[in-house]
Amino acid sequence: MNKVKDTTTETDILNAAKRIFQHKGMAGARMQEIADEAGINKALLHYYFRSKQLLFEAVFKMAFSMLAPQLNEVMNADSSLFEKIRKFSNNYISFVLKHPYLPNFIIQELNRNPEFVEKLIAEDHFPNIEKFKKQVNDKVTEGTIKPIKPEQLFINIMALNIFPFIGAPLLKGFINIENQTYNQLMEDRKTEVAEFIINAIKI
Amino acid sequence: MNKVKDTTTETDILNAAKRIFQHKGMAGARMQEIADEAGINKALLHYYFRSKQLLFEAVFKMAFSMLAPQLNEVMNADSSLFEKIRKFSNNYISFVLKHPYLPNFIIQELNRNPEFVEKLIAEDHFPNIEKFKKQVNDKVTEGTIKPIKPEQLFINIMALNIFPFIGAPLLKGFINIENQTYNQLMEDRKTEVAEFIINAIKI
DNA sequence: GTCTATAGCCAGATAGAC
DNA sequence: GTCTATCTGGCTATAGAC
Repeated sequence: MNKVKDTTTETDILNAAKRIFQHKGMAGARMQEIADEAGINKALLHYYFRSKQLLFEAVFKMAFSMLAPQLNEVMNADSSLFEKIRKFSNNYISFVLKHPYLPNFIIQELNRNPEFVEKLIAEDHFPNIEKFKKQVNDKVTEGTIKPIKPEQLFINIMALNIFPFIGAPLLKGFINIENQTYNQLMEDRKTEVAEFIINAIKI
Repeated sequence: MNKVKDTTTETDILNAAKRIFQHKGMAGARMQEIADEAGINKALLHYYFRSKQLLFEAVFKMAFSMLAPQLNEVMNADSSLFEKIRKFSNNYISFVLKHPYLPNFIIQELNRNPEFVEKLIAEDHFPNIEKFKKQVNDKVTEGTIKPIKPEQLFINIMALNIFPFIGAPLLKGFINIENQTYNQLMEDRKTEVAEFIINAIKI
């Protein structure tokens, strides 16, 4: 019972900042807007986080730490290669349907500040895909799947799962459909993406 | 011989603005930086384009018009479905290897200003994928490829070709490789992406 | 911890000379 | 068309009262 209030304002700020930063990016976001969203004033933002830069970094780390462990868990599980692909696609798409702006935010800010990647790699739970790579190489050697570099397969899995959300506005334009129909396509992808990948590599 | 000089300054500005906007985005770019890059001063930027917003829109349209026609040509060609997939992947990746920041720029700004999509659709050479959709549906009906919605196949093609460039910083971190090695992977994808897709759908 | 008020800077835009 | 100088507004950050 010793932390009923405590850091509730800090949490409010972080959540508000997350919403604003995800929509506008670091450069486009305004401290005033974040303050309004959090129901406080600008001065308090600086009281808690000192500067826009530091607030941004806190938000970015929080966002990244929501996504990275999932990847890590699935990739390092003991399950078979096909199960991993199925599980990752299903988990990831389900998660992103609830947080549609997260992937774009992360990718975007990593493109603007490539040095962030170094910092992330140094962190504890940064995803490691060695186990996955070994599994793919083993199956190729066995002749159980078609020859493919593990790196390429990994890129393909990420691309098929992540891009439909990042590229949503463009894709909706090309396909010429509304939000609801598009969401249904994403819903379907929870299972279809994995089957597409598995069809591509199975003998 | 009647336009030796003419609009050369305008072109210089557009090219400079393209470089800066692509790296920093609309919100992060500075008119001063664009002026420096173009070798002129701020006032001249406003003389030619009136405002940052108008300059940005000019750059955006230019960027989009470099990519869209390619998509259109390939998708509406008379070639077979598999040929289309091969040709698009090869063309697109070759092109983007020369302009690595273009896709990210477009996707990013469309996410920030979704209303841009409406404007683009109204333009002359906005890509149309009806022919592609019909081709896919026909082949599914014939039983020549596995059942798949044309929209899903289209999304997959786009994802596998575009995402590796947009997500490059993140992917490099995950895979733990340097730029040169990554570029080699992209080089290989010129042919491998299409084969991956074709393997996924062929009977 | 939370607020109001304001300092101080920087960026977009314009005026006006050449 | 191109420049220098300047206006004006908006934004981050801080001072200081409560």
